[in-house]
Amino acid sequence: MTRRAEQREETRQRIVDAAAAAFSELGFKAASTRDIAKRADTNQGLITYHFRSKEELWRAAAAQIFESLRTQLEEQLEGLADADPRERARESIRTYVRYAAAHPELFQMMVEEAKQGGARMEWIVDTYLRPVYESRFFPGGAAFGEDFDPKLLPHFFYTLAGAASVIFANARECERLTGMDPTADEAVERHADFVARLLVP
Amino acid sequence: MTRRAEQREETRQRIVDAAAAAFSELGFKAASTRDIAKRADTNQGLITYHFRSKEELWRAAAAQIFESLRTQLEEQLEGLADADPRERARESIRTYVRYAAAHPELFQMMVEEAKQGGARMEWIVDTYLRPVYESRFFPGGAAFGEDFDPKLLPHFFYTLAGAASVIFANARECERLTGMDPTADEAVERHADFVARLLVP
DNA sequence: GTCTATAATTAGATAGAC
DNA sequence: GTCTATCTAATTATAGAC
Repeated sequence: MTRRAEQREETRQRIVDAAAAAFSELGFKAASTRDIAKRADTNQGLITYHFRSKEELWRAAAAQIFESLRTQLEEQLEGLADADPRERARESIRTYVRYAAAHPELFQMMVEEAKQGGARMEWIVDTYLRPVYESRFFPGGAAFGEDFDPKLLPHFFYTLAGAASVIFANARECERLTGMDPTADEAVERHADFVARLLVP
Repeated sequence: MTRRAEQREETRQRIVDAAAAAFSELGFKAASTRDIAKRADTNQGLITYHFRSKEELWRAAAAQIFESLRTQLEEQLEGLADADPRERARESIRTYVRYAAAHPELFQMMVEEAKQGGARMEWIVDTYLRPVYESRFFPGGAAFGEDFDPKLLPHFFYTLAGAASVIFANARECERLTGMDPTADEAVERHADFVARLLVP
């Protein structure tokens, strides 16, 4: 790769990182390309050069966020050769909680787009969420055994998502409300264990 | 109350309702006073007349949303003369889930403000959230008995909030992802029972 | 009280210099 | 590739007619 091409990718990546932070924190409309450029330490013109529109920049940012989840889930599968399916489900949940703690942007962006509905939400669901929901990454029924009512699958999915994520997505609120910083290492582990034992008793 | 004063309150209320919907759906910045006026079937000038600024309108909207939670919780307490504390905790959770289904705005607004931090989030926490967190409305330790580790209280609180709310806050996403509409009556009851049994086994 | 008109800012997208 | 300048549209807040 030439020096110029390197520089290109480096700058592009800085912009995507800034955009992911801004979009998940403020939402699509409230986040401005000027602010994103500032966070990325460049100017607004460069954004339109690398991405043609705010919409396309958003897709690049969302893609980066959701790809990091996919990577995480794939790594997790390799490490899980455990015998007991219930203990495997618990460990799977713990890993997901740790991920939610390290990347609250995913949940924040999902809530942001889900409450508004529309094309961006549908794109995320069809492109990234459904593959996760329908794959063995999601420890759905496995945690409950064979007599698990399939009607409960959506409830289990969203209960897990909410239980794992909200305390980290709302970390500053949690700290002010309870005096406890949920992003501290011990707190993350405590939450991971709490949720895992709750969902797979 | 004079006719004019009635009209005043009626209009004011229409604006607050529209604002609550817009702010929880779009967030403070992305929601525009023009759009809110349109939803309330009036004009932007009237908003500045009844409320001095967008900020003050937001506070009125947030107050309405959180007051409805307080009302709900107080009504709930009266109906709960149950003997078994664990069954009382379960019923308390079921009621909260039904509330979250009927009023997803509360959770949506809380996530919106929590992720940004700042004065609005702190105002909500200090004014509305802390009283709930520290009162007997929140079935914290009661559900677990006397040997419940107080360190787990924040984890229980946010696990409950997330488990109860996310499926409804993200209802449109849920419907597209799973094919199931979580706002249907049977789905709400199923979720209420699922979460109640999970958190208080 | 209600509404229209407008001033001052800020937004996304574009054009062109370097 | 990067950056500055600018166009058009939309924003909040204000002033004033009725």
